Amino acid sequence: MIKISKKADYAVLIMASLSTRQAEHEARTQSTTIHEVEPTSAQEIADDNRLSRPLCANLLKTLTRASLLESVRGAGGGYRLALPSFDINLMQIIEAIDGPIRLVECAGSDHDHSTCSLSDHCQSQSAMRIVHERVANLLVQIQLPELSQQQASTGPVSGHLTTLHDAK
Amino acid sequence: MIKISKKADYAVLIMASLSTRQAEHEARTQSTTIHEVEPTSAQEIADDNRLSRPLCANLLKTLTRASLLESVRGAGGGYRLALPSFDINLMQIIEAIDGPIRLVECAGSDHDHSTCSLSDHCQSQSAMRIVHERVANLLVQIQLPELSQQQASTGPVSGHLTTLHDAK
DNA sequence: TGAAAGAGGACTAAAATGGTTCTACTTTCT
DNA sequence: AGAAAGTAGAACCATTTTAGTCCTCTTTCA
Repeated sequence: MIKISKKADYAVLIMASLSTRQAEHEARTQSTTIHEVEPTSAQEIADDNRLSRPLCANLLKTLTRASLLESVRGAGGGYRLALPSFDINLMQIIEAIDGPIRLVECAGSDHDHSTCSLSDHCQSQSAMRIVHERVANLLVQIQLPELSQQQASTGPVSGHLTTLHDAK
Repeated sequence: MIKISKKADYAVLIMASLSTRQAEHEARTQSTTIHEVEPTSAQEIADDNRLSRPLCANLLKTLTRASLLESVRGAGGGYRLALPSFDINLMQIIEAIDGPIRLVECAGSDHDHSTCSLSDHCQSQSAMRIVHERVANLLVQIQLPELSQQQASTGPVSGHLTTLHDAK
């Protein structure tokens, strides 16, 4: 099965909702300095996305450790984006939650060949690596604004990549 | 984690090795009629790909049920490709083994909205569906010859594929 | 008829996933 | 200073998936 984990999916929701808040802040204050955005508490974010507080808090912590969010501790604290939303892409979010993506065992660039029983025999390895790179490339190209509500004002998501929609 | 299952990975190996055999047959006999290719037994295929026989047999059965392979029963029997290798793509192989790919819960076209607790609230849904389609599109474009040894003689992997054989 | 080979399931151990809980530790407000 | 609000971090557990095996039956060829 090729799929994105639920946690990563939730994380995308969270990031998207924070992106929206940031955009609102910008519209209100005419300022693009992200560090001035008032932080949103874990509870609020959980409510926004219909997630349980503990689960949401866990994801927020992970995203913070990955430097995608920054946190403000103490009363009145919370989270905000650590980067402009255009500098955050789907790949980063997924990797923050689930670790580096590896479409197949052998595709990792830091792969130790001795652990692969097929080693030199594995013909598909190079081909699969290309597949891996193409998927990775695709994920990097999808930035946060595309994933949030803002997409409505930013234009259609499906850009020039997908020329043919015959997939399935 | 976004990844392809080991079984699907093995299946690709198997399909690739059978594709190679078919290509060899064509070179030998100057015939492109795939149904004339002598079948390869599960044991042989397992050896070719360094897989255990039972596991390999299981995958072969699944691939046959998905109409990607055809089988010849009885003594001297085995498997061969059911289609020209250009008509088989990565998507088909993965779906044969793991079932329809669903990057996220909500992305399925046959999705019942009532089961989704987020329902109308889920903002990322449409965006995620686009992601899903892009990945699917990418997988469909990768055909069997690209995944087998033949790529060496057929040219670079990232070549002309978009123009020929619009899968399905 | 018997050996070779596929068909079809049932079954199991191990790992990943999804999620909770508990105990710190920090900051702010009063 | 002390309570409240909030993040940090890790341990923990149930369920599902994955990966792989095994057994029995049917078909075909010699």
